Amino acid sequence: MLAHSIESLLSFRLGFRMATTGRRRRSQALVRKPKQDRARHTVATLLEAAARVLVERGWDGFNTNAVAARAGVSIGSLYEYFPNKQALVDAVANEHLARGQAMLEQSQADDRPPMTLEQLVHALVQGFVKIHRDDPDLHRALSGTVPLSSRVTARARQLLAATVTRVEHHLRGVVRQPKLVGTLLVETTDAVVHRWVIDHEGKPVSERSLSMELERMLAAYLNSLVEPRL
Amino acid sequence: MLAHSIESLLSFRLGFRMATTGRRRRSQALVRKPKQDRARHTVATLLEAAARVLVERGWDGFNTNAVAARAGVSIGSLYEYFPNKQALVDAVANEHLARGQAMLEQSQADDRPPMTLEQLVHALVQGFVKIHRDDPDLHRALSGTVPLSSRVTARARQLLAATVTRVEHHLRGVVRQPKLVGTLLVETTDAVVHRWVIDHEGKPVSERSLSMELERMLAAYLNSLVEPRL
Amino acid sequence: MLAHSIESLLSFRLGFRMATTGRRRRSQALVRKPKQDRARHTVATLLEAAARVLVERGWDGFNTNAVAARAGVSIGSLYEYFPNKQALVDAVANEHLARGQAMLEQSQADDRPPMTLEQLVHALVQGFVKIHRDDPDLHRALSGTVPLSSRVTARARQLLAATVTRVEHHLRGVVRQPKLVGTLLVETTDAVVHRWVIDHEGKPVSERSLSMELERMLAAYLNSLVEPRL
Amino acid sequence: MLAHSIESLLSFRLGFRMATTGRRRRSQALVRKPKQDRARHTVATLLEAAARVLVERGWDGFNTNAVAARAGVSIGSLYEYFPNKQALVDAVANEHLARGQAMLEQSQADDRPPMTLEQLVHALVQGFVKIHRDDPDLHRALSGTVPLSSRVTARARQLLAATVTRVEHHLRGVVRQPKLVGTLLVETTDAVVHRWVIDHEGKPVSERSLSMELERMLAAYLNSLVEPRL
DNA sequence: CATGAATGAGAATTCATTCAT
DNA sequence: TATGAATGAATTCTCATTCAT
Repeated sequence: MLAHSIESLLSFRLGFRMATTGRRRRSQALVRKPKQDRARHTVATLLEAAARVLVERGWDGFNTNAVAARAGVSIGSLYEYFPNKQALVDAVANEHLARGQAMLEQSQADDRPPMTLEQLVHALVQGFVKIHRDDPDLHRALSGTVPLSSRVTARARQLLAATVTRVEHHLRGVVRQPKLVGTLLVETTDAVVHRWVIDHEGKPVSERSLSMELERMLAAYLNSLVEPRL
Repeated sequence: MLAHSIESLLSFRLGFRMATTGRRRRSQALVRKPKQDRARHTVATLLEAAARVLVERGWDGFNTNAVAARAGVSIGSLYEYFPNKQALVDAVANEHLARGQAMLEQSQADDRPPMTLEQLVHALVQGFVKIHRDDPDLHRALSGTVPLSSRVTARARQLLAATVTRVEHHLRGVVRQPKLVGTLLVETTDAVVHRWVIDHEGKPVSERSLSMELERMLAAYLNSLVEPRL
Repeated sequence: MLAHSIESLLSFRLGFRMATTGRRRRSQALVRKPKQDRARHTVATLLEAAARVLVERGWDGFNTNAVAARAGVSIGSLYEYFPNKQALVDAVANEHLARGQAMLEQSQADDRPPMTLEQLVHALVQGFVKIHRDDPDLHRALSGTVPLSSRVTARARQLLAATVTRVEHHLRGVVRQPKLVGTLLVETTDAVVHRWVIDHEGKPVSERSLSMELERMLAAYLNSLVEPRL
Repeated sequence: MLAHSIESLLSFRLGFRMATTGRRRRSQALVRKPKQDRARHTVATLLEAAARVLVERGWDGFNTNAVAARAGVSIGSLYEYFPNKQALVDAVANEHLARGQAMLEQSQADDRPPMTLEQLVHALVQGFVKIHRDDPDLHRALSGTVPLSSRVTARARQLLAATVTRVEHHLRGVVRQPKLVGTLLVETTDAVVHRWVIDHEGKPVSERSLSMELERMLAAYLNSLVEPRL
């Protein structure tokens, strides 16, 4: 209930208050694009440091000075590449999303159009499990109290939507309302997997048996749609 | 994925970084408990103001001065009844949870032991829908970027667990692994309903059709467990 | 009796309730160390301002905003170099102690091992007088109601102890219990000189005659120990 | 050196910044004089509570609300009897001083005019030891960081002065400068005893041997004055 | 006389951001 | 490009004191 709203396809939070930039803002779009190798390296170092600070000290402990210090870079340099704090977290989130997206595209490429429903469900669930297992600490931190900009949440939503489209494609001609069914499938998978991989705390059931049972549930559902009770 | 961890039975976030206590000094034991009517009124006003500030300005804009001002009460009075900012949000969350709990207990009382699986699923889904519709703005705010204390998240988890137990009870003797199945049912329901009621943003499917489809999915799943394919 | 406990060698207070740290948050490690000249200047200015505020407005009027304002520096800069208010006073006290220590070491260097008891006593008393005359207003303020950290009081105690050791060294072979006698000598000197130089208020006797009489007393005591009444 | 200025006859601090009343003041002299027994009891309870709070939580933790709570009296009642916080501490200090004064007067009454110098010194030292042993925790607290009003410090000074006068009386005709000598005797005794009884922390010598040695020192001094070296 | 709710000025501290070097 | 010193608005929280009941 009082859950963080999430869209955990990439379970990025979607439905709430968008991040306000914080104290002062002035958002000069991009501050400077790294052209030299040194600069590119600085940016990478900052992103890595930001991710680690987020994981270790949470959003509360995430401040630009801490990130710069952790990166071994001056605070001035940080602002050379990121116009403000929000841009920094957003960049971290974007990188994480990009990796998720890459995985999705990869597994999409693996799909052979003629799939059984069981295969479809299996691919869906395992795909989400894989995504959630990529740096789960960062995933947890980002899906925690961090306020993300609408750009980022939109992107997360987009990833989910793309997956729905893909599943929908497979279901067309198989079930009556492919969009509705695809949406339910994807949302359920994302949400349940997210809870198990990211928020296992106090969960009485192992992830392994849960994900198998989840596949069973989804398959049973799909089968019930194609083989109406005789 | 990058979702807020949630336990959305009451979808309170559960599995992430707990709120750090923040600034606290050698604080005055327990803070005054209201004895006079005037005091009780002050407390109620503060809680209401806190909830509204949270909804309107989000966690970022939630500061004790704003709450006191909104309540038309001096900042000193706020601290007379809440030892610190955290205690204030926690109290707001607790009230919200208490209402959720009351609803659950109510619907539990309505259960007639001999239920069909469809009836069970219907009760479950509608129960969660009802809970999520109680002050959804506040629900959304609380499940957003607000850091809640472990006391509160534990309570939310407990509500979910109680529901699992109840469902498990109905399933005993009907399915093979009632605990596993009950957990999956409850988690799925909470997560999916939460997303639809709280984070509808950009959802292509109406809540009505989604919740009906959700019931269909859960029922199909349960039926597949009791009537193995012939 | 109802005296501030002091160790007035350097009459730093020693034996009472240590300063409680106060409000501290999850504070930034060690706070920046000045590398540039500008920064070193800022620190010096702050220390000077802190000392003056302490002298003029006492501990009650000593607040970080006042110090920053007095120094003509922003409050942020103050916290750039001192993690909290306590660290600031401690630094002021430390500087004062360091000057006292330097004086002690200086006068120690002047000692010619073969000293008469009168010379020893004279050196002791005049050394303490000298120390107490270095910025007596600051000395008075610091030994007043200011709560000092244990680090500082320990250092003050250490200065006294070092002096005791030195005196003890001169007395070895001369009196029966050099440690006891040295301790009494040093404590008496520190305490009496402190009162006269720092708290002269309402004293009916001039400092000059008092310190001479003090020397006479200590010398008479020592002589009584080496020339037991025949 | 950086000692709390004290006058430890009663070692009340004397030479520093007088207490400022704190935030608001308005000092209506006496607020109300307790006429009924109930009222007298309330006052006594408050004083006792104040002393205990001071001892247990120090000046930092000493606030009027805490005292009232500790006394089981409403904050309003506290202000019925004490116009402000300062008046409360002052009253506590005064009570403590009054007990010290009573002891002094008592021991004064015991004096038999014809006393040897050793007897005089013994009476002096033991008198101060006795006084310092009366509620030493409170004594320590009061002589710590507590800012006392000038009324109180003047009274403490007065007690010392009275003792000086008394000693002076005994010395008249015996030594050349009875006032100077008496002052040195009394100040030394008060200061040294205070340090040993109140601030023993880290003292390498026992109080017993110290006070005996102190007596020896003072006696040697006096003897040197009356029996110039033959 | 007593109660205790309410007040609000004041103080400590943080941290995003700027800008002179 | 990089550095890091400086800034100050903003926020949390305390506690002496008042006053309506």
